[in-house]
Amino acid sequence: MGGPRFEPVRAVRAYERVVEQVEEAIESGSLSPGQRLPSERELMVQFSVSRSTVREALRVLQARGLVRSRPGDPNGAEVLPFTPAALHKSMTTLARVAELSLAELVQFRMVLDSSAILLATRLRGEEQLAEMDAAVARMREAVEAGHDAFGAADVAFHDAVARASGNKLIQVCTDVVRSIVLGLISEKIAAAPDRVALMRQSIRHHEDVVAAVRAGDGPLAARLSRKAMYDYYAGYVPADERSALRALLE
Amino acid sequence: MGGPRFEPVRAVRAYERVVEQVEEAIESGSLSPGQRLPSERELMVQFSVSRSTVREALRVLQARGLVRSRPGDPNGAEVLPFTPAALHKSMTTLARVAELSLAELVQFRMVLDSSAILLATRLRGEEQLAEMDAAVARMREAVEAGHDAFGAADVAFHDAVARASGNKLIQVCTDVVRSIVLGLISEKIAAAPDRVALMRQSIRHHEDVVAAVRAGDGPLAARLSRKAMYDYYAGYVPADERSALRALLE
DNA sequence: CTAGTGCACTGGTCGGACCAGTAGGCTACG
DNA sequence: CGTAGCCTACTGGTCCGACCAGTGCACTAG
Repeated sequence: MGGPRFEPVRAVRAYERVVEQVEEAIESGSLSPGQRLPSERELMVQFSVSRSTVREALRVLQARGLVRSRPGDPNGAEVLPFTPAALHKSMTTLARVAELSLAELVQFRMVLDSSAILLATRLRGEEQLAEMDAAVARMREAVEAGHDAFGAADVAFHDAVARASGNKLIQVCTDVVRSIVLGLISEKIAAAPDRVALMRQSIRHHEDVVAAVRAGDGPLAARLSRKAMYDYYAGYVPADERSALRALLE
Repeated sequence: MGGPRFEPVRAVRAYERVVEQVEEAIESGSLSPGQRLPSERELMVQFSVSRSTVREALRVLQARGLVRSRPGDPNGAEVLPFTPAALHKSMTTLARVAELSLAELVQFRMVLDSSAILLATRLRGEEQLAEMDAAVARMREAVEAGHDAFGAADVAFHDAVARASGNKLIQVCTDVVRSIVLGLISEKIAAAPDRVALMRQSIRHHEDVVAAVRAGDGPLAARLSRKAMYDYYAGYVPADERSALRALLE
């Protein structure tokens, strides 16, 4: 051991301490979503820093998705309910900077989605099953209604599954990664010449998954969901990267 | 359809446009990690905004982990290589604000880690296997050396597996969630009365996993890894939440 | 009682100022 | 000639004061 280990005194900037205090108040629950922060001029008195410092702190908090400020609002900044927006932003950055391939993203979805299905099978209640049925029904109707409606119904299905998994982290990550994937290829999906056939195939797959969930066969449902996602997305993944996806199909 | 659909003109703040431009330059690669941004005073000329605006933009970019500025640096802010720091931050916030339970976090790790093992089994090369062996060897040595060394070796093992999966997203998420979990319970682990027994059991489990990977049995390796994580962490999860973890054990 | 106006606030932006810190050139000393 | 140390010209961090365009509310005039 030997004497006390001194830490390098990191010069902590004023705005960081403001951020920390407000963050702490929000995360500990002393400030709930919907409540208002004092105005910037009030905050600069309370923290005894200048308005520039307060504003820089608010910018950081805003970038983290914790508060939002609106010009002209007679109240101060609003404390926001948690949204995965910040998570989404940093994952999108990751996708661009780390050059995540579409294959990696789809593979990740296959993993999360099939796990969610597996968990949902164990916890399934009538309500969740009904939601999945309803989403599949809307997918059927949407084959004619156009691609947007179909996509929305599909999202609703997977969202219902993710919620039914009982794991909020799976739910959020599923949501974030899905929207990144769709942001990359939604226009290609809409323009696919065989999109009607793909939609019908996708509906059958979803029906099979729901049937397996209803029957209580989790591993089967998980396998079917991976297959469904592979069949739906593999066409947009470069051929030489598809083997990584097939690795998850057994 | 009808006429052109007008979008509400969202009042875009000046600092946001600065953020967008710099972000674009970084993500598109025109600015590489290690390069320097112009100084704040130079930026305020180039963007023709005030220094406050430039600084607020830099705060946002810094919060997103894209740049870092240091007082006194004769150069401007430094463009950083991507780190999951921002992802980590927003996921930690998620964990606190959305009240993620330890069970959910561990469950997520079980899902990701076992999937990584499954993928690593398909792609395994001698180099990856050697890394895993080395990590297990270090775990063996660390039983005496204390908990810190053991934890580090354990992290190295799972990191090697995640890298071997060939999926950077799995790698990053594994890393982030693991550090959140450890942040929650690392002191409890260090204080566990039966920690030596737990370490020895964990080593056996890891050896079994590596053996299964070497044998090419991905599903077995995945199942073993879920079991290993369950046995290691279940003791810290409230009893009434453990069933959610057992759902992944078959 | 209501419609309209004005006021007192808000956040967004600007400009200027000072400070402590850094790096690199310059000077003076060995 | 080489080097140690100072000096200066920058940097980012912070503060101050000011102005603007919005917003909501109270008050007023009809």
